[in-house]
Amino acid sequence: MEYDFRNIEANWRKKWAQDESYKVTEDPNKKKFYVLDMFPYPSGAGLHVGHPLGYIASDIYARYMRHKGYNVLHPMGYDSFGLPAEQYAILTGQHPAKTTEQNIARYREQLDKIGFSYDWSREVRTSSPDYYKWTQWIFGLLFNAWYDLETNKTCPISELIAKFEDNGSYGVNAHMDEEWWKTYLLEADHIFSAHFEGEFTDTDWKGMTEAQKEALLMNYRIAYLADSVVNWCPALGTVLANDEIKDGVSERGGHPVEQKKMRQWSMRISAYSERLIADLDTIDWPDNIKEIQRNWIGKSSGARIRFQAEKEVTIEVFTTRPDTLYGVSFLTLAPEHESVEVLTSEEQRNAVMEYVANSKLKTERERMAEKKISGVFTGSYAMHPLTGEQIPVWIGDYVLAGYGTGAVMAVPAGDQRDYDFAKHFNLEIKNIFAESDLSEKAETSKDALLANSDFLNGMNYYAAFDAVCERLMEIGAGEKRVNYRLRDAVFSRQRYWGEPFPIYYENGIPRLINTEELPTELPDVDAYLPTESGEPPLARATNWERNGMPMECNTMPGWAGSSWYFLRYMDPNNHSVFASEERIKYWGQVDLYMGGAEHATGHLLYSRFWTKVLFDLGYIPFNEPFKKMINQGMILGRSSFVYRIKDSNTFISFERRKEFETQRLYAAISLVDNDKLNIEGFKNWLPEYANAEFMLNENGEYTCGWEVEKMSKSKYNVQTPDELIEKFGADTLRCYEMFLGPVEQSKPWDTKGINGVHNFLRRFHRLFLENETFAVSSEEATAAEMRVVHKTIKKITEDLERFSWNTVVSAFMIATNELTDLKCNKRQALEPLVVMLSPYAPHLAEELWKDLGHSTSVMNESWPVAESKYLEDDNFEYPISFNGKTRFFLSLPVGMSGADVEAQVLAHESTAKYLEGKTPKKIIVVPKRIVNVVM
RNA sequence: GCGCAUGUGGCGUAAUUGGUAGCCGCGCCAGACUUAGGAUCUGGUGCCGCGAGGCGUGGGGGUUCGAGUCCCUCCAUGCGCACCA
Repeated sequence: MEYDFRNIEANWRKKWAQDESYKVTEDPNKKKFYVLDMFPYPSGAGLHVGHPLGYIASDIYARYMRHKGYNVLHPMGYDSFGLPAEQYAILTGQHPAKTTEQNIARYREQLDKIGFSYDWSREVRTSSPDYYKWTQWIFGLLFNAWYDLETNKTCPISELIAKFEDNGSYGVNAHMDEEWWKTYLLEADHIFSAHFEGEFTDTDWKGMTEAQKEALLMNYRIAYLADSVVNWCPALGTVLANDEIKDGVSERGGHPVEQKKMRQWSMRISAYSERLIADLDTIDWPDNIKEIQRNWIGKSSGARIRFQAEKEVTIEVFTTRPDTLYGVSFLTLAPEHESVEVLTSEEQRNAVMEYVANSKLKTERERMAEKKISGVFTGSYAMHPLTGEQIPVWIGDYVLAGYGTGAVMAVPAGDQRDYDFAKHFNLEIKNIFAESDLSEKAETSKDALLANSDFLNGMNYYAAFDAVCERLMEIGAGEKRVNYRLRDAVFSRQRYWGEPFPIYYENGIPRLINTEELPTELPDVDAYLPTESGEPPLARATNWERNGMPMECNTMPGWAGSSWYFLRYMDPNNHSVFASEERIKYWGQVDLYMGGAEHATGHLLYSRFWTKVLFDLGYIPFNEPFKKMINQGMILGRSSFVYRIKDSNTFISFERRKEFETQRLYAAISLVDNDKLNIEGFKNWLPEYANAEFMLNENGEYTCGWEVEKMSKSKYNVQTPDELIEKFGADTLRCYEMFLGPVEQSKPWDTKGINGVHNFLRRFHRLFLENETFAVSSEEATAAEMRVVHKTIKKITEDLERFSWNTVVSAFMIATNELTDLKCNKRQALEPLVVMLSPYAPHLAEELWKDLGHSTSVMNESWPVAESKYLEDDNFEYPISFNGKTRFFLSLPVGMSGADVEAQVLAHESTAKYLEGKTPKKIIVVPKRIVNVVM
């Protein structure tokens, strides 16, 4: 009976489902292992062959760990809130829940066919009210929390209120905007004096109204509502977080993004910057992801320095090079800087106003694209804190309002941008370096020695840094300071298909809905668009209120639900807590997380952030979610092209395309085999090609051109797993995807090689056959056969331990080839191979295991152990090299001493020939490796 | 511009610590079987050379008895950040 994969796979799929073979339960007597895939957004297009690459790899590892005796948690679910379903709803009026439901059904069908060992009883969907109830609950935790810089921990807001009651803001060291009172006035009747600088007493606090207290607390909450400058995307009708923007346009759809001041919910992730960087050292993630996160968080150490300007204005700057302080020749403010208005002199007023207005008009992207140097003098001066010199204050849009203090001290000698600015406006360039030529460019080396810098003369950056900071501290003009690029994350989206906030407004004060009343379910609306007045879609709901008080109309962003889903899998049906304490304790961190690198600055950062919050508040016993992560590469498509002669319906073969002026058009890859076009199929493909004519190559064929690019519907290059499973089976697909190369690597999809892998499974199957029927021998396997088996056990085990999925397939092939050559059909030799094959080809392995007479599933068998007695060999075939070049081989006993090996080599007849009459200078003998004769 | 990663046959790749470069598969060539095959089986296949042999892991240099692997430098490709002071 030939390898009948269709029947085999269908039968086992059914049996696994019936028996709930992959259900796992917590078992304190067994060691746990948690293998997780990044759950997918269920799009309408379904899965293509690229999606399952990581799923297959993690499934193999999960099955392997199960064979090793671990209790393996390997769940799957859906990140089911999202834009496409909403956009489809806008077009068709169909409720996104329905579209989502259909897409999930399709995904499930496709996933099931591949033979994954998911415990589907633990499925989660972020859009299900049972799930988002707990997303809302976590939002509540964040709302009711603040960040204590004393203990470096997230703490309940009640503790902060107690501190205020007790001693006002004195002794409170919280992460917040340090100058919150400047931008966030406490409503109408200001209770503090004009000189208020952020500190208040318990009497002040007690004297505040409810609204004032709440407004003040907003500056401390981790989830907070504030007027902030956000990235507004008019085309999508919503705000976007920084990580949702690539190259100045929206990641989804590529629409322009503008800066807009809006009252929005935000997450105080910036409080966690240092921990998010430091804890990277405690997790086993790919270096490039860690590096991306480090860059994104953007830590830089420097100093804050204050310059006293005219009109009682103090300009504070942030610099990473305080050592160059003596080289300051001007200050530059961002156009949005708060002091621009007051510092502008009468003579300069028009010029400044024009410049500031112009900057405002430009989008971020335009500012970026514009390489032109621009700026304007304010007409004011500030005093150098050490020299007392008067320094001109300029405005320039190369200074960003959102970073540091929005003001810089310009040192043309030590910074290229300042240098360019100075050259352009003919400002002074003070040379503060002993040996640097500043005629062409600035000196940016930290090793350059300082000059013309008073007490810093002769020092380099490292020495001068501390010296100057110390001096600034003494005179109160500045101090050391660490700055981060990471901004707080906007958490509001003006969309329908997302989690509603558990928030209503009582006289404008945001109030949290009690846990007992959750979930706050999405209301029905008549359309999924913003209202006429520009309010989010939820504003359309007729009874979107609580006891007559209005509900929050924004919804949460896509990353809310995915920031904690790995915890819900542990206890998905719990109605009283997000996951029980015992279960969280049992399953702990994700041991292996598999997914794409594209989430480096989004999901992977946000889930780390939420994990730290939950850890600080005592809900989970670990502060990093994913212990080890592997990023699978992208599988690219290989698009095919036909060449239509301009203004005709005639297509010319690839080889001859240059004879005419042609237009390159996509041809569906299903119509192309080995770059040859199926002409009849092509004519029937699209109506416009029905009457197409063809100019063929010399072999009478039509050759297509090709290119490797991302798989996409519009490129007609999408390869779905379904058709390959139909043709070759899921086991072949699984093995083939692994065989393609290292999982981390991106590679073009190439269907050609799949035959070879399919063949391997057939040949493996054939080992168990005699005259087309199942037949294995009970005889003892020979030494040679056992050697093959144990060599393979060793190789495969080692490869899986180091996550080298591709080389395992190779090792299976070698074993199959060798056992075929040996005509081995011994049970003793074949059984361990079936066990080892089962993670890769679970259906075939189950079938063979059953045929071998077992009544239990192969997946519970323990992993075979390589026994060294089968691997040892008496002799080693030494490569004998002369000056590093291998010349011949010599088989010598393994235990032979180096001196004896040397003697044997010298005595060998071929040695004289390769010595060419010379005397060996030295002979290197590496036991069981190599002999090298040095001449 | 800064940071990170990757460069090995016609192609995908292999070579845990420096120790026989090219395993396994695709493709290609030859043969067998077959009415036929995009089936199956057998053999061959880095490049140059009839051969002996020489040359070969992006280029150049170095360390070493020995380098795909370590160091320096340059180049190419991909990814991330990008006026971040």
